[in-house]
Amino acid sequence: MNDDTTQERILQAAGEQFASQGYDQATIRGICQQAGVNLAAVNYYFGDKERLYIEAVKHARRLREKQAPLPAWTESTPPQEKLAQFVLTLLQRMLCEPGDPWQTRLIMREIMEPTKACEEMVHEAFQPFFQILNDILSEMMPSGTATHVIHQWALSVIGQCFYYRANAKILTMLIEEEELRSEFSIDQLSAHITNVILRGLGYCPPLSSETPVAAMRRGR
Amino acid sequence: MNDDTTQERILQAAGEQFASQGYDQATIRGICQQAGVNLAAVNYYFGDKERLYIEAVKHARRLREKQAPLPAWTESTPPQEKLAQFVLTLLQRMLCEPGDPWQTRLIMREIMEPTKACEEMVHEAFQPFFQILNDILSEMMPSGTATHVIHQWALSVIGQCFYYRANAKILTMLIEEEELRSEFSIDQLSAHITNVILRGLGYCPPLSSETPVAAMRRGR
DNA sequence: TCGCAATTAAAACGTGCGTTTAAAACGATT
DNA sequence: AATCGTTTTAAACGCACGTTTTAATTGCGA
Repeated sequence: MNDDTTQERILQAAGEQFASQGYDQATIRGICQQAGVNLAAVNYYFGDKERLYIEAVKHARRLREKQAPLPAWTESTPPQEKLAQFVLTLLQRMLCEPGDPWQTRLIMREIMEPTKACEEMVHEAFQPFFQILNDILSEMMPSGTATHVIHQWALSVIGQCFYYRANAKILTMLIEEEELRSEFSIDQLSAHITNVILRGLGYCPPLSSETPVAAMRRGR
Repeated sequence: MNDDTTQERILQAAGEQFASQGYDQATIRGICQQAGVNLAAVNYYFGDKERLYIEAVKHARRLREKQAPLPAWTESTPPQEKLAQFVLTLLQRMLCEPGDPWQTRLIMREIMEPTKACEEMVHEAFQPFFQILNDILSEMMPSGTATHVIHQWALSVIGQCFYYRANAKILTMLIEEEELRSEFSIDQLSAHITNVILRGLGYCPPLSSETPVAAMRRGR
């Protein structure tokens, strides 16, 4: 609640350092220096480096969730619109625009190399989020569709979004900078990904990825 | 060429250790012990830890590429079939079946957190692979389709495959073990992903993800 | 068999880190 | 003002690691 306690300043500094340097390269000395607190404060408040890391991850996830919440839907919101907004929110959380995406960097590390901090993250955030997506998709598919098919489509949605975050650095080597800047904004990617899924499910907006979903979004 | 020199044994051990422990946690002592060579051999052959790491990454990529090559296509091979086989090969490389996937683990680390070892990997492997996929897709789309649209569809293919590797640990927390075992084999995932793209592009196999592409693959 | 270069071996060095300790400063309560 | 629990401070410890050094061993051509 209080925002300038010693604990909070350590958590903030630790998050940034762990995100940019990784668990091993980030040092307690560096974190404490950035936080402007004494070296022993970490031991005093968190016990050791590992427990500090776990708390920093939780802290990052809470922050991130507040910054890009899902919109509220009514019962009459059509599933296509929900899907489009879901994809947009997911991309916003992952690409963390605007500002420094240190929270997401930390979370990405945890996804690829899960530690003890992972379990809380999955149960508090990923599970419910995944469930919402499954519900949207099952509305759009024939009733009686097998669970694993719905799951596979859901993972197709998440996978496409995830890729742009995880491979951000590689992307700049595969695609020219100018093209990335003009054609790969969050809105454009969101429109394309939604489009792939909609067309795959038999809803058929035109092949060109931009206009239809962007228009749908404007209408919310 | 020779397979049991000191250098080769160090490279092998280094690959496994870097993959399973990460760059920092892997120790030169541990690598040399596993390789059965003296501690100073790393300095003698590779100079320092960083250069050893770079060589280990290159070594891993070369190994992996030989283990799952793309099939040879003739001019009459239909693009749908090429796409299906491309997806299958990509999944095989990423999920590294059968055997211990240490090569892929190493490469994944490098993708998410590129170091100096990355550039070689992108130019020698990712660029050409990405180009092949773009060629296949442009065959399947209206001529004159904008480059960035083709790129986006290509990334949709790669993104879906990538996800299953990068989030393997998380997946086991989102989906029950039994379902994963029976419905998420490489063949089944490959069929689903190919299906999403084919349907998205206007080729329309039925929604159920299994049969059509599996059948197509049997016919090669 | 000698000599020379390439390789392997054992031991030590220096450093940076996580952690601990013990004392000092602070703040509320009486 | 005195006391006592809480928080902050400065300094040190101990250890594991990357790297270096120096010596021993090997392999081979003359």
